[in-house]
Amino acid sequence: MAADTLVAFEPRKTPVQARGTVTVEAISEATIQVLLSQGVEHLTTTRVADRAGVSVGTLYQYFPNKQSLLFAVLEDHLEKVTNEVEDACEHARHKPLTEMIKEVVEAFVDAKIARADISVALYKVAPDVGGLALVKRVTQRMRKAIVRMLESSPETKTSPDEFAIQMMLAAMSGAMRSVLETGGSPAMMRKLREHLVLLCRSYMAAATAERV
Amino acid sequence: MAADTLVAFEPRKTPVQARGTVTVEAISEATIQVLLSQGVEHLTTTRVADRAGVSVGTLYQYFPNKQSLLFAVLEDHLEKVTNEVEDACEHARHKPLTEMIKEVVEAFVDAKIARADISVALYKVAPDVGGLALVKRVTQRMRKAIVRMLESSPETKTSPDEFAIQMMLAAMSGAMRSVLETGGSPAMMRKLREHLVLLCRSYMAAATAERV
Amino acid sequence: MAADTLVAFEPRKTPVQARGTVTVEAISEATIQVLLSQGVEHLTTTRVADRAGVSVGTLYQYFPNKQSLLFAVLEDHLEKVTNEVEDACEHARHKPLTEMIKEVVEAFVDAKIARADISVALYKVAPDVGGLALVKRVTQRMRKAIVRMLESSPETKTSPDEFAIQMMLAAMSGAMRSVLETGGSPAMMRKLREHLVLLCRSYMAAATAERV
Amino acid sequence: MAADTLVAFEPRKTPVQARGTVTVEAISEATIQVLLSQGVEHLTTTRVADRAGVSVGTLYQYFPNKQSLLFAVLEDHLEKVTNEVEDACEHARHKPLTEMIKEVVEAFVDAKIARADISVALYKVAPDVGGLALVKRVTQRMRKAIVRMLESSPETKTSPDEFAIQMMLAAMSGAMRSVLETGGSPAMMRKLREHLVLLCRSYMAAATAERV
DNA sequence: CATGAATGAGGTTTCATTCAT
DNA sequence: TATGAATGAAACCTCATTCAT
Repeated sequence: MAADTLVAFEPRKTPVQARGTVTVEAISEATIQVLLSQGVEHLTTTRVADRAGVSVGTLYQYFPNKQSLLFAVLEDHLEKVTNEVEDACEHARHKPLTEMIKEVVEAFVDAKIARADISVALYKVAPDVGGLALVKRVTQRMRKAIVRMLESSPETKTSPDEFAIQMMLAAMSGAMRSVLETGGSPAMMRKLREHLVLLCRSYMAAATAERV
Repeated sequence: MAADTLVAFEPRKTPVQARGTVTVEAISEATIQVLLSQGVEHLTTTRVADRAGVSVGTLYQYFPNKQSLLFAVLEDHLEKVTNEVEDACEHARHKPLTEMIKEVVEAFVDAKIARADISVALYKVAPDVGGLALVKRVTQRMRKAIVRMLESSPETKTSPDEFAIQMMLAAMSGAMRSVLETGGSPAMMRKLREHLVLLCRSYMAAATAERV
Repeated sequence: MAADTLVAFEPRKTPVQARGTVTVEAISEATIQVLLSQGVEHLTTTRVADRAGVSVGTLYQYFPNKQSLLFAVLEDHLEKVTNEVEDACEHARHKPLTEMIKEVVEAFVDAKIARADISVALYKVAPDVGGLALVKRVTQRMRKAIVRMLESSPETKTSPDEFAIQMMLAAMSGAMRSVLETGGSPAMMRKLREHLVLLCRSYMAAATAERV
Repeated sequence: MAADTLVAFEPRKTPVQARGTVTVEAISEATIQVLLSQGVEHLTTTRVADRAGVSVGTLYQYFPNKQSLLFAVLEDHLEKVTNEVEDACEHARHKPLTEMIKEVVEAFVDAKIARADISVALYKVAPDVGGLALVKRVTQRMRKAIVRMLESSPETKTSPDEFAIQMMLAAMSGAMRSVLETGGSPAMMRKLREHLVLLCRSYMAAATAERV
C-alpha cells in the first residue's frame, strides 16, 4: 500500500537530455521558493512554473501532478536529514553509549535547524501528499542505522529494543516539530538541542533497564 | 499577533447566544462527521450544512467562514484533552513524583486514544486553521497545571523547570501523533502508554538533576 | 449497463424554486444555440453559461458535467421525434397496412426535417455522450409502438416480425441521416420522404412473405 | 468546397514519396492500434508516435496535423470497402437482377463485418475529420459501379434510377452502422446480411416499378 | 531527417460566500 | 431568521504543434 501510494508521485519522465535535467532542477527549486515565500495555500502549478522560468506544460512533463511536485521536495528534505543521521550513526560506532546518543540527536537537530524554514513549510505539506508513507520509510532507515550503531557498543549485552528506538525517534521528531513550528529563538534552539540529548539518553537508559 | 489570528475564527455570535444552540451544536457535530467520513479535502460548507440538516446560509449565520468551523472543532478537541490533563494534575497533587507523571501522561494518552480518529483528522486540519496559536494556548495551560502539581510535591525543593515541562509536552504530543498517524494496534497503544510514562519520568528526573 | 451509463448524465438537482426551472430552461436552450452557431468543437461550458446569461457555477448546479448538458439536449430531441412516431402509430391503428407504414415513415421524416439543423448537430454529439444507450431506448419504444399498430391490422395473421421492424427503423434512420448530413435540398427531402415510404413498405411486405 | 475540405488533410508528401514508406505505414498502423485500444478520446499524436516507434516530430513530418492522420485511416477503410463493392459489381455483371443485388449487398456487409471494430471506431472519428466529403466520394463511386452493373442486365429496359441507388446505399450503410454500433452477435450479423439483401431487392424492384 | 523538450492557450470543474426572497 | 440559487475567481491539467539540437 505504501509503495502503491508512492508510485503515483513518481516523476513522469526521466530527462535524457541535459536540458531536461536542468529543467527538473529548476522546477524543484522553484517549488521550494514558492513554498517558502507564499505558503502551500498559494502554491499553484502555474506559479511554480513561472518562478522556474518554464511553462506549465513543461512542469507537467516531469511531474504527473501537483502533489508529485511537493512530494519530491518533501522526499528530498527527508532524505537529506536521514542521510545525516545515518552518517552520524556510522561515525559513532564503537563509542560509549552516551556519546552515541549525543551524536545522533545532534545530527538530527542540526539537520533540521539548518533547514528550519523548509521544515516548517513541509509539515503543512506532508499530509496532502502521502507524506506518511515517506516518513515511515525514513523512520525505518534511521531505526536500522541506530540499531547497527548500538550493536557496535561493547556496553550492550542484549539486542537493542526496536520499539524504544521508534519511540525515541517519534519523541525527538515531535519535540523538534513543536519547537520549529513555534518559531523558537536561536537560544531556544540551543537549549532544545541539549535537552533532546538528555531526553533520549535518559529514556534509552530507562527503556533498556526496564527490559531486564 | 496570536490573538489577532484567533479573533478571525471565532463564532459570530457571542457564546452566550450561540454556544449550546441546537443549530450550532448540530453544525459542529456535522463538521466532525464529515471530517471523519470524507476527510478534510472533501469537507465543504455545503456538505456540512446538509449533514447538519440546515442550509448553507444558516451555517454562515453562526460561523463567519469555513475556517472558523474547523477551528471550533479543533478548539473543542484540544479543550477536552487539556481538561483531562488538568484534572489529572489536580488529582495527583501531593502524590509522589513518579505517580504524578504517570497520572498526567496516562490522562493525556487515554484522552487522545479515546478520540483517535478525530485526532488524526485534526492533525491535517490544524495548519490551515491557525491551530498553532491554539496549541500554544493549551500547552501553556497544561504547563501551568503541571507546574502547580509539581509544586505540591514534598520531594521538590526548587521550582520546576518550565522549559523541561514544555519539552516533555512536546515529546509526548509528538510521539503520540506519530503513533496515531501510523495507525498503531491496540497492543501498540498499550506499549506506547507505558513507554511514554517511562520517557517522561526519566526525562524529568534527568532534567531536574541536571539543573543542580 | 445502459441504465448505468445513463445515470451519470442525469441532472444534478431538480430545481424546487421557480427561478431554478427558468435557469435550467435557459441553459438547455443556450446549449442548442451554441451547438448550432459554433458547433460541438467550440461548445464550452463557459460559452453556454454566457449565452444563457448565468455563471458557470449555476450551470454546474444543474448539470454535473458538460456531457450531461449535451445528453439532455440529445434526449430531448430523440424524445420529441419518438413521441411523434408513437402518435402516428396510435393514429394509424386499424388502417390498411400500406397506410400504416406511410403514416409512420412520414411522421418520422417530418419530425426529423422539422429539426434538421439540430439533428445534424446532434449526430456529432451522440457518440461522446453515451448516445448509443439513448438510441437503443427510443428504438425500443418505436418498435413496440409499431408492433402494437401492426397487431391492430385485420390483414396481419401472424405476429409482426420484430427483427424486420428493427431493420426497417435502422434503414430509415440511416438513410435519413445520410441525407440530412449531405444537406439535401427541399426537393431532395420530398423525394426522400416518398422513397422511404416505398422502401419500408416493400421491405415489410417482403419480410413478411419470407417468414411463411 | 468539398475539394477544399479535403486538401487540408492530405499527407504532406506526395503519395509517390510517402505512401508505402515504412514510417508512414507504421504511423498509420499505430493510429489504428491506438484507436482500437484506447478510443478516439485518448488518441494523441504523441501516443501514436510512441506506438509507431518514432518521435512526434517525425509524425509531423508526414502528417501535417492530427486530423490528417485520422483522415488517412478513414480514407483507407472506406477505400477498401468501396473496392470490394466495386469488384462485386464487376463480377455480377450480366447476371440476373436479384443475383446482382445479392452480390453487392453481401460484398458490402462482409467487408464491414470483417472490419467491424475499426468501423465502429471510425464512425466516431468521421465527423471531426471531414469524413462527410469522403463518404460522398465513395458513395459516388459505388453508385457508378452499381449503375454500370445494372446496365449490363438484360432485364433492365430503362436506365437505372440514380436516386434510388443512392437511397439504397444510404439505407444499407445506415442499417449496417446501427447494428455494428449496437454490437450485434454473429447470429444477428447473419440475419442482417439476409435481410439487407431482401430490403435492397424489394426496394429496387419497387422503385423501378414506381417509375413507370 | 529525426528527436523530444518546450510551449501555452484553453477547457472543465469546484466551492466559499452572498443576498434576494 | 432561514433558505438555497447564484456567483465567479481560480485551480489543475491536456495536448497539438514547433523548433533547436
